[in-house]
Amino acid sequence: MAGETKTSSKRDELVDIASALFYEQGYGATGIKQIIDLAGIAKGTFYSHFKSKEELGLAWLRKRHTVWTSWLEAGLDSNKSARSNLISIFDFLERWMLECDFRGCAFLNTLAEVPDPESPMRLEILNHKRGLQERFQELTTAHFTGQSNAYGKQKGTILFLLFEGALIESQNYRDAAPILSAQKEIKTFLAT
Amino acid sequence: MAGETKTSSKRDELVDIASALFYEQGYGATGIKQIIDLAGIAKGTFYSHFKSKEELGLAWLRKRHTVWTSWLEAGLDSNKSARSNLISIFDFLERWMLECDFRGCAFLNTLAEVPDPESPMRLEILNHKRGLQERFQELTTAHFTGQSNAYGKQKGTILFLLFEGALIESQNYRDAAPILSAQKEIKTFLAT
Amino acid sequence: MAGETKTSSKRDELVDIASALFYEQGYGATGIKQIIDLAGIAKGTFYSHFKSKEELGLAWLRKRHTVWTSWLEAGLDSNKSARSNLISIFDFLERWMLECDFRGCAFLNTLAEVPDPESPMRLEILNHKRGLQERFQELTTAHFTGQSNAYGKQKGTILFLLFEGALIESQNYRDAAPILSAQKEIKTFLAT
Amino acid sequence: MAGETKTSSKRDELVDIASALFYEQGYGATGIKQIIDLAGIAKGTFYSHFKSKEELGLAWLRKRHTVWTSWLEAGLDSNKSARSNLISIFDFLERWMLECDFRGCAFLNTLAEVPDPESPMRLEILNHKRGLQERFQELTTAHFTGQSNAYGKQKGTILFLLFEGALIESQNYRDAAPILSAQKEIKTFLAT
DNA sequence: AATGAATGAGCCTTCATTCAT
DNA sequence: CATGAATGAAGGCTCATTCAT
Repeated sequence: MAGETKTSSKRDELVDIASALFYEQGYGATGIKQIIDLAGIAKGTFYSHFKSKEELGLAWLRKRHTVWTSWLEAGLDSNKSARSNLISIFDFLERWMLECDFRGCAFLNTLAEVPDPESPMRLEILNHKRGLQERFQELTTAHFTGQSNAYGKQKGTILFLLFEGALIESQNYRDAAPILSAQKEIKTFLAT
Repeated sequence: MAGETKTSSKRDELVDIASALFYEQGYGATGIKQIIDLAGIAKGTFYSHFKSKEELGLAWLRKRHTVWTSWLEAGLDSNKSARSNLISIFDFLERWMLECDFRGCAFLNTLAEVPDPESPMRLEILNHKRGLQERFQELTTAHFTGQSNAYGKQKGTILFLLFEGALIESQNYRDAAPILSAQKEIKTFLAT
Repeated sequence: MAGETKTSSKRDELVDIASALFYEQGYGATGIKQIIDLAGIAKGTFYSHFKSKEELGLAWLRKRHTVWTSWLEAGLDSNKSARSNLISIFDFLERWMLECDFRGCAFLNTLAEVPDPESPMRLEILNHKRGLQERFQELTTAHFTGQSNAYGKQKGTILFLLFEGALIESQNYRDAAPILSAQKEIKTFLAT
Repeated sequence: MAGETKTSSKRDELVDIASALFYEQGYGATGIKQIIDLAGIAKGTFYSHFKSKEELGLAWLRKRHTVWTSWLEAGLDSNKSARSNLISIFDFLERWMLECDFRGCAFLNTLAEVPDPESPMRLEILNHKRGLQERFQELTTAHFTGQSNAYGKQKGTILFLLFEGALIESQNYRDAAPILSAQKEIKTFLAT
């Protein structure tokens, strides 16, 4: 039918299957064979949907960005204060880390696996984290209304870095403690 | 004869060669063949020194822990204030990231590549980061002398997480900005 | 085109090549490389046909079972007496051992190489020998018509064990003498 | 000291260690490394005792021959009748197979692994089995006193082959049934 | 005697990708 | 659009043996 924009659901299915494997085992440690076996398709079929493993990796990261961001936003409430929302982000982080069994951030994990900073996957990671940092800055800027824009952005960066640190260390320690420490700190940091 | 210190046994040489490759390309992406070709030895020779690739990986992380920690300590001065030393740590971080061309932390990169949290390499990572966190806590406890021990430890954790966040995001952005932002923050955070 | 029966797929060809090597050199002593070199294919191609060496080993034993059993049956004649057929089996054994240059029984040889009794290859060996034992029992039961079923089966087992003993000792001695001794014995054993 | 014939006990120890491994895993499947690790010696030390793996294999088979034969003889009683002793051999066989967990005959297993019939190990196997066959013949000749020498030898060969068949099939089936069937048969075979 | 580093061919298996059908 | 055979380099690792110390 004309205007059929919806790509083949097989492609989507492949992204979903790969997503789970890439996340759990790592991008490099996951082979194409494992993916196609789980999908029940042939090698050639896979390569008719993706011209390379990297393209699948990109599709994974892009979808992940969308999904993860919507998870994050679902935990926020525009009717509440910026402070409250900033604190909620760490609630979300805690919930998520428990759910994902402390496998951490797909983007940060992939950052470690892809040394070439110019590679498309690295750009996707960059884009994702930039978006997150900006989201923090929006909220801190809204919180520190009396201050300059630069001030708000600096605070947003700090909360972003604290978030990133808590994220990776909870993965390392397999414990929510770093998240809780960070959250506790920002409660006083964002003085009422 | 004279001056022949013969410091580095073949084993040490292998660890050094592997260290560079593991760090630059990643642990998983580096094959034994590449290492032995660079070392100019046979496969079997390698396996007479290490019983597995993992053992080499462990030797790498252990040496890295020692070396990196001494780098860090070299930037500190016990005659100076805890505040000054805490700030210096971010100077060190900046210098190091520039030197290493923003390849980031070997331990954090390897954390991403090794999903099994019980594996020996993960324990090595855990040990390394725990040591770093405790070092931060020593300094913050010394700084916040008037406060409770728990207070000092909480602050140490926060600086540690900020450090980790700045570390990984400077790797991601290939830019020292996150480090400088974090450092700037702690200067006011550790009010004089 | 015409007459191009294309009976043997590549998989079958691989089984045939491997069969000769496994039989002549032993299963363990035969490497995949030798097989693919003879077949003129790449390593990966082999593993698209068989998921492991063991699977090839199983295909070998299964085909061998079919082929060998039909060899055996070709030497029998249902129009003749059971006694005559039982004697003929040892004629067949003699002919076969001469032809195969006294390399013996593929199943017995593989039994020695596979210590794990639960392994698929061991089960294949078990199945083959059980079939042979039952065949002996069919014939002895037919021969000893006046006797009980248990009697016939016992005699079948004895002839089977004699067959096995003659088989392996002719391999050991590289001489048909054990076969001839066994055959001579059963001629009187199966009194006319 | 003069006349010091006793070879180094280390050599004997190596033979003992290797014996267990060769028997349980097979000659080919057992590596030198496994042996020296268990013995706690270095590669070079091993090769100062044996110039090759094959020489160790020979030492194993030779010792095995001596030990096994004395086991067999221990079950016999020269004061008893030949018939009784022949029956006892199958008692011994049953006991032994149960003890060795049905790993079968070291010689027959090795026969399967060594294709070259001229090799020293094959000659050792040949020698062992020839000795066993002759022992059977001694006993049958003694039993069938009224018959010709050739008659007794033929019967001995038959019992030997039955023994061999029972031996290998009890290994295959992991069951003493073939041994018991054979024994039952010879009881009537050697009419009182 | 004893050591263990060194060899290099070999082990089985998987890799991402291509292409004729 | 789907198939799966084909590639060949690479994966980690073991083999029996030698030899300088």
